[in-house]
Amino acid sequence: MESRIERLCIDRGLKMTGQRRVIARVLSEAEDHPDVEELYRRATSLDSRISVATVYRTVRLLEEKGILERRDFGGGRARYEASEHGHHYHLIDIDTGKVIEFEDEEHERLMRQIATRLGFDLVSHRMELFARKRNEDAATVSAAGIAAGPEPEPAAARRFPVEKRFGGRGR
Amino acid sequence: MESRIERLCIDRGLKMTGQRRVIARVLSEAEDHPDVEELYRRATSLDSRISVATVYRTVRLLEEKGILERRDFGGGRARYEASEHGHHYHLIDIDTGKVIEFEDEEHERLMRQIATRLGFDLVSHRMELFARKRNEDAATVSAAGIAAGPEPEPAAARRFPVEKRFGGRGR
DNA sequence: CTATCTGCAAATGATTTGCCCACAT
DNA sequence: ATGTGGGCAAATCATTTGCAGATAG
Repeated sequence: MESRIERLCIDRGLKMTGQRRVIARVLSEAEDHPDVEELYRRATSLDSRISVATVYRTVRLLEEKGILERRDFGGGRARYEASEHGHHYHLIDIDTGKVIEFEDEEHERLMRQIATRLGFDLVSHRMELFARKRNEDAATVSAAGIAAGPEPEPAAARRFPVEKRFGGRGR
Repeated sequence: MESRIERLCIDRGLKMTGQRRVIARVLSEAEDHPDVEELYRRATSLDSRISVATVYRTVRLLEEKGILERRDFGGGRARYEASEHGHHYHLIDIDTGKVIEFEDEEHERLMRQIATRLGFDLVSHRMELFARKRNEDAATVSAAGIAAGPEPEPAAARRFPVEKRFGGRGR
């Protein structure tokens, strides 16, 4: 009943309102990297008395509290994931928008070493790989975006192949 | 008289207008990673008959042509740099917004290897280090943002220490 | 009870675009 | 000449915020 993230919120002394509880639950159950729009969709499907503004406010609050981590996978909107999924990196399939996580022990050490060499203390770092599934069958050239497998990633994915380009802030 | 980037534009058959020539020159002479606002400032100081819209259009065009590369250093606006500065990475001083470039031969190979292991072909990748200058004297705790050294990076830098937070698209 | 939250709508800021005129080729 | 580029202002989009009412502790 009490989601993992709700627990974290309570521990940090956050006032738990109905909408926060729902959002916390949605975040706790998320296995992907939803953007605000998607979080809003999932949250309202559980309790319609939630507005996007609240999702934005909550997501920001949780990020400041270190419970959530904001990601930028190039789709134009921020994506979120619970902090305690451990340190890992992301590889984004540029044809489907699907995100794959992977670890690499060597990296953090290497980056820290580089920062040190430059006279700095590493505070945080970011690394994303944009790649395309290796030619498996043969027919996948322009058909890729159409028949891609399951789509764990929400809306944003659909805009990936086409590389949306208009209004608002781009890319 | 003919800037390095103007040359590239001509080679790719782009129609060279007065404003493009100026923007190309500004880009060719840039030693930092200016955002559109800064490019606009520099361009208009050479020829006032240029609008921001044109800078945006040009910068996007050059990016599509592979002449420019767009960067995101977390300031909320895109930063640009000529492609042919060779492959390198960036370390952003989170107190001053200053950007330091560094190389790391090992990285690309390592990333490509990871992508391959996951069944993908690496198309592009991104990596940024956010760090803080290692404690030199002692007095640098909250005074940092005030007395930072030279500021090769434009406007955006000033908003870094405070971690701007309002309106528009944030962070 | 009171500080904090929420919904709603309006505001923001970066970036794009429609329209019509100017210009490079 | 003619398709392409530019200025200006309006449009977009993700995100934030002011305000008045709701609510947790």
